[in-house]
Amino acid sequence: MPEQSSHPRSLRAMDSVLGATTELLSEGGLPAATVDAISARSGVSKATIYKHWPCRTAIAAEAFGKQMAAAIPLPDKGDAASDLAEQVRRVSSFYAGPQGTIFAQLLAASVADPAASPYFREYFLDKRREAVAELWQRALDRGEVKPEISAETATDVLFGPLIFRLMTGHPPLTTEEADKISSAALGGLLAD
Amino acid sequence: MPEQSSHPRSLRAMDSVLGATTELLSEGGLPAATVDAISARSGVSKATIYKHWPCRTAIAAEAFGKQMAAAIPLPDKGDAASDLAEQVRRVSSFYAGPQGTIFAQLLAASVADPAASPYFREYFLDKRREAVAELWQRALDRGEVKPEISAETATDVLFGPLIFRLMTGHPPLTTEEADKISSAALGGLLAD
Amino acid sequence: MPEQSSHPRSLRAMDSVLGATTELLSEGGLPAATVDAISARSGVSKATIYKHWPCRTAIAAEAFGKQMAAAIPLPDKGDAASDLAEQVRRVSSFYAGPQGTIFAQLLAASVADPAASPYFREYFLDKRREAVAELWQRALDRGEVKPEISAETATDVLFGPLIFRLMTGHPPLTTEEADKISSAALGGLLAD
Amino acid sequence: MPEQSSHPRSLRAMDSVLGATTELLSEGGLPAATVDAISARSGVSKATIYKHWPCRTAIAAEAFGKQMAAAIPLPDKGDAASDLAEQVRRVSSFYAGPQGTIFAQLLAASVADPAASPYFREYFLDKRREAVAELWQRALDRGEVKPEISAETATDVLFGPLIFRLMTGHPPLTTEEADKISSAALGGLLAD
DNA sequence: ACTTAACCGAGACGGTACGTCGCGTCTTTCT
DNA sequence: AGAAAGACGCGACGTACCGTCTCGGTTAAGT
Repeated sequence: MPEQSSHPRSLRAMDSVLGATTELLSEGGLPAATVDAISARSGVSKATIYKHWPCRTAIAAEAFGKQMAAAIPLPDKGDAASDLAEQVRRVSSFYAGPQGTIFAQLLAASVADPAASPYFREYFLDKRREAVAELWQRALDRGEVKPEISAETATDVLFGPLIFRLMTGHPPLTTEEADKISSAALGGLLAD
Repeated sequence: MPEQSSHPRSLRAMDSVLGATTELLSEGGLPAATVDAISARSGVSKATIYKHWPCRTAIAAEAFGKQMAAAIPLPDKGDAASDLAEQVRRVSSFYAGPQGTIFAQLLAASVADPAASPYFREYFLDKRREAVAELWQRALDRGEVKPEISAETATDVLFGPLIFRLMTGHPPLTTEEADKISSAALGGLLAD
Repeated sequence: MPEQSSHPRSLRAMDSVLGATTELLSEGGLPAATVDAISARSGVSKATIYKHWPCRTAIAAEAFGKQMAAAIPLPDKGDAASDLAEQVRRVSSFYAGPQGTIFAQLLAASVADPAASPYFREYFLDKRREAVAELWQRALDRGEVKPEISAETATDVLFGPLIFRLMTGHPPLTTEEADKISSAALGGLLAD
Repeated sequence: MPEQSSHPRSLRAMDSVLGATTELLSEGGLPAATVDAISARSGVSKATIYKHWPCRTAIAAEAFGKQMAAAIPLPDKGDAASDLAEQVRRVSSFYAGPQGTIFAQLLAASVADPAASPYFREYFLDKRREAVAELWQRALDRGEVKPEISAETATDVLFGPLIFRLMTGHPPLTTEEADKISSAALGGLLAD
């Protein structure tokens, strides 16, 4: 019994890849997560890696996305409007922190490399849009937000400004700035 | 004196570089604008190119930025609030059009390649922030917008959502979507 | 009892491997006879294949060697000297034909891959050396060839020139050339 | 003046490649002369290497061929027949020595990789055929060899047997064996 | 007939080398 | 002098095939 072999071999290999990628990302950001480096550190061969992901960005998206999902649980307790605010606050503090840079690099890379887009969407965007859609519906039902605005639009308005600041990096996105931006954005969504 | 040499030789060479880059960008987006291709098409050697720009993204930013500046003149006629709205409308229709993709690629590249950030800022961000700041101040003076929001924040809130949609590409940023997003964002900025 | 199982399963599998290899060799030469291709076409798994042969060259040597043995029966009728000449003629026409290329590839591969040498020897060289040795001895007994030359040496002198031409490919080994070479080589062996 | 720059840069790089290849060949034969290893040892990048040679076999052929040419000067002194014999003797002792293995590997590789054939011919075959052709003509003029045999055929008959023994490796090609083979082959060429 | 152990097909895996691409630097040659 | 031309080092890419392995299902024997 050389290793705990509850998983079939391939699953262990893929876990190893994601673990190595997470390490490399935290050490040197996306540029450090080359396929060669991931292969060397994980002990998984490049050929095997390419059987499971189309490009390195996809690997990084999956590895980092799982981290982020764990770091930002969806708020589920309070009333709709404050859940929304709380969610924005959590995400913005994530962006403003050290992980924000990696997120920006990933988003950038998924633009440059369209093969990675589905991965980026799967691990960063879709769940968040769904979650916001649910909160938005609840808020709508209670008349707390403007009914002419769709959940899609609301998501863009809430997170877009933060991401814009993050990507351009100037002025830097601090926690305080993130708060100001979030409140302003929220202001356009709440019912009068 | 075979050519009008009001500019020294190098200036004409740099124009040639920017022209070639513009062509390449329109033909194949940022991936087509490799330094080798730019050099070959412009007839300017790579060494000379690298004397003026730190990396290829910087060239593309300058070439494309000048185009964009020409394509989106700053509105200066109406009252402040509608100038603001008009500006957002112009930018969003630029983003939603075929040039939007190239803009997204450029923004992405300037994240991946920090040496290009100053160029991207210079040709895309700073002027826009300045213009918005001026419009914002005028609107403030007339009490048309919320005074607790800074011009910086306003800029983020107005353009961030569009850029977010553009970068993630899902759902696609159409002209109609851009309008909905813009109105929602503007809604949070106007005075009650 | 769906198939005649006089052979155990593995023997039928090995026949299937050799058949598939023969097909692949004739379709694309040695480069086409990859282990994966052989496995796929024969329906025999790679693991099973590697239980019976040390490397792919060995498989190809066996498959092609059996073909060649069938294509070139040993002459056994005439007098010794003309049997020798006839044997050389048969071999050289085989070399000069389409199969010659594959033979050359196999010889080349068995140099590059020493594990295959015994197979190549078994299926191509040993029997031929034995046959020539017998013919040589008969010729010797009748005083038709130079007695100071061993059968080994005679074999080298008779077949070496053809193989040399075949391997280097320049000038190409045509049937006419093969005849000239064979006669010249034979000339050095016959008794004065 | 950092290095002796009598050559342009590329020539120095190519010399460096050939030198590194020669070392690697002598250390581990052709299998050791991978392009990566050549690149690492020579300090010349793979991209540059591939601008000058189509494949690794071509590099090895050139590197080893120059060595061999230096190791086997063409005899030019005695009468034609003994020059021929002397040439065969020199080549056969080269084949029988440690370098013979590498020669065999190279010939094998140039069969497997047709892109290398021209290089192999240029560095090993053409010059030798030319030299033998000259010796053969001289011998012909003096009536020392059979006039119905062409120089091409003579070359095949003289060197083919040695190469055949070398490639098959069984029985091994020793110096004594080489002598026996050479004499037998020569016997068929000399005039009665 | 029913188990049970050997065996096999299928194919994923680690490994090695491949040949290619684009960047940014550097040298050579020409104007 | 300064620029065009383009070769070069570098580092990463994605691919191919090798020979080994793990897994699950079938076969052919032993009970």
